[in-house]
Amino acid sequence: MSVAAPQSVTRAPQKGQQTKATIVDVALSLATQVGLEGLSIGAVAELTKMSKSGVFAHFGSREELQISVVREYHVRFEQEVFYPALTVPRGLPRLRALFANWMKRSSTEIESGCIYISGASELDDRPGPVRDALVESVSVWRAAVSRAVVLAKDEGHLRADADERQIAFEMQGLILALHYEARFLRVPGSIGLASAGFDSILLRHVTALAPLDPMTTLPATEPPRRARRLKTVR
Amino acid sequence: MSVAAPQSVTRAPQKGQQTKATIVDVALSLATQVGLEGLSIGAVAELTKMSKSGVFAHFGSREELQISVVREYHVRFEQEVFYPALTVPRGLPRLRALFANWMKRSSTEIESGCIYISGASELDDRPGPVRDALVESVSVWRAAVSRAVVLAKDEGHLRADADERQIAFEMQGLILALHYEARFLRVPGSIGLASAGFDSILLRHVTALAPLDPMTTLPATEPPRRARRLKTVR
DNA sequence: TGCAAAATAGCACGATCGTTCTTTTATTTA
DNA sequence: TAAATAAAAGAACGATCGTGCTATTTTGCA
Repeated sequence: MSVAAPQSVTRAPQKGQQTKATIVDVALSLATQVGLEGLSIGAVAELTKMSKSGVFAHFGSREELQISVVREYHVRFEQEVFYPALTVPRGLPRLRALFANWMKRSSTEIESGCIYISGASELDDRPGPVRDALVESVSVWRAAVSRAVVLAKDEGHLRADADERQIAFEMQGLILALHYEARFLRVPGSIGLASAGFDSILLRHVTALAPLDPMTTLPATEPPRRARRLKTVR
Repeated sequence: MSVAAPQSVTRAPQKGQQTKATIVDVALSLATQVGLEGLSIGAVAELTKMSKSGVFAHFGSREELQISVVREYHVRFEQEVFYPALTVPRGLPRLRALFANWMKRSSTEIESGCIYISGASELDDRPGPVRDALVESVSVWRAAVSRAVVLAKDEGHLRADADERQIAFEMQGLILALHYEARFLRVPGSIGLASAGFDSILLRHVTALAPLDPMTTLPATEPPRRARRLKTVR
C-alpha cells in the first residue's frame, strides 16, 4: 500500500506554493470588485501575467479557486477585525473595538467590497461548495460576535438579560446598512450613523453603573490572556 | 419636419407591447435568482420560448433589458410595500405598516431575492445606466421612508428631535440583516429579530403619551387623502 | 381580402468562458 | 552538472455570451 519515503516526509516547499499565494491574492482583490461569480480564470491570468492554464493548474477548477479566495478573505478578516480587538480588555471595550474594526473594514476606505456581503447575494440561491465555504466563514464570525456580547455580560458591563442573538443581529444590520450606503449609494456620513446606532444598542443593554468610555480601539491596557483563534463551528 | 397624423395620435397598442411585458416579467423573476449581471438574453429566450433575436429586438441591448427589469421591480415594490401602507392613518401606524410590508417582502416568503439588495453588491463598482436606474429607484424609496418618519413627527407620535435619517438608516439595516439571515444563512426566526429591533427603535423616539398599538398593517380606519405616487427625487 | 408594417425567427460573427491535453521551461535533487 | 520532477505555457475543444444582418411570419388596417 505505502512505499517507505526515503528520509523527508515533508517535501521542501516547492516554488509553486508562492505563486499560488500571489494568484489567490490577485484573485481576491479582483473578486472584491466583480464578485465571486464574476471571477474568471482568464482575468486572473492576465493580472498575474500568466497563462490561463498556468493559473488553472494550481486549483483544478474555478470552484476551487473561488473557495481559496473565500478562505483567504476569512484569514484577512480575522487579522484585521478580530485579532486586534483581542488586545483590548474583554467586555464592553472589546465589543466596541470589534465593531469599530468591523465598521472600518465595511466602509469605503479599505479596498473594495466585502465578500461576505456580495457573496451572500450571489450565492443565496446557489448551493454548492463555494456557498458552503462562505456560510462556514460567516458563521464563525457571527459566533465570535455573539461570544463578545456574552463576555460583556459576564463582565457585568451589559445586563444579564441582554439577548446576544438580538444584539448581534442589530450590529450586523448596521454594518450592512453602512456598506450599502457607503459603497453603493456613496452618501457621506454613514459611519456616523452606524456608530450612533451602535451606541444606542449599547445604551439599551448597559448596566446602571456605566463604564468609562473607551470610544474606539485603544492600545492594550492589559495583555490578552492567550491568543485564541476563531473556533470552527460545525 | 412632422407629417400630420391621420386621426389617432396614440397608436393602437400593438401586440408587441404585450409580449414585451411578459419578457420583462420573466426576466425579472430570473434576475431575482441570478442577479442583474447574471441575466442573459439567451436564458430569457429559452424561458419565454422565443428566439434570442426575438427577445433582443424589444430592447436593443442587454443593458436596456436590465433597466426595464429595474423599473418593473420599482413598480412592484411600490405596489406591494408603499401603496398598501397608505390605507393606514399617517404617523406611527403607517410607519409600522410600511416596515411590516417591507419585512414581508425581504424575508424568504415572497419569491426570491431583492434586486435593490443584490443589485447594490453587483453594481457598486460599475458605473453606467443600469446602476443609475437602480440608485434612482432606491433613492425614491428611501425618501419615502424618511417622509413617513417626518409625518410621524408631525402627527406628534415621534418626538420632534427624532432624526429621520438615523431612523431610516437603522430600519434599512434591520431589513438588510433580515434578508441576509433569512435568504443566505437560512436561519429561522429572523423576522422576529427584525421586528423586535424596529420596536426598540420606535421606543427610543416615541412621545411620552404612547399611542395604542396597531401592530401591523390593519384595514384602513380612515381613507387616505389622495393616492400619492412616490415622488421622483433628482 | 390584400397590403404595409410590425414582430419574430434564423443564422453567423467575434469574444470569452472553463477545461483538457501536450509540450516546453524552470526548479529541485542526486 | 545531469537526471528527475514540478511549474508554466500553448493550443484547441465546445458552450455561451451580446449583437448585427437578413428572411419569414404575424399582425393591424384599408
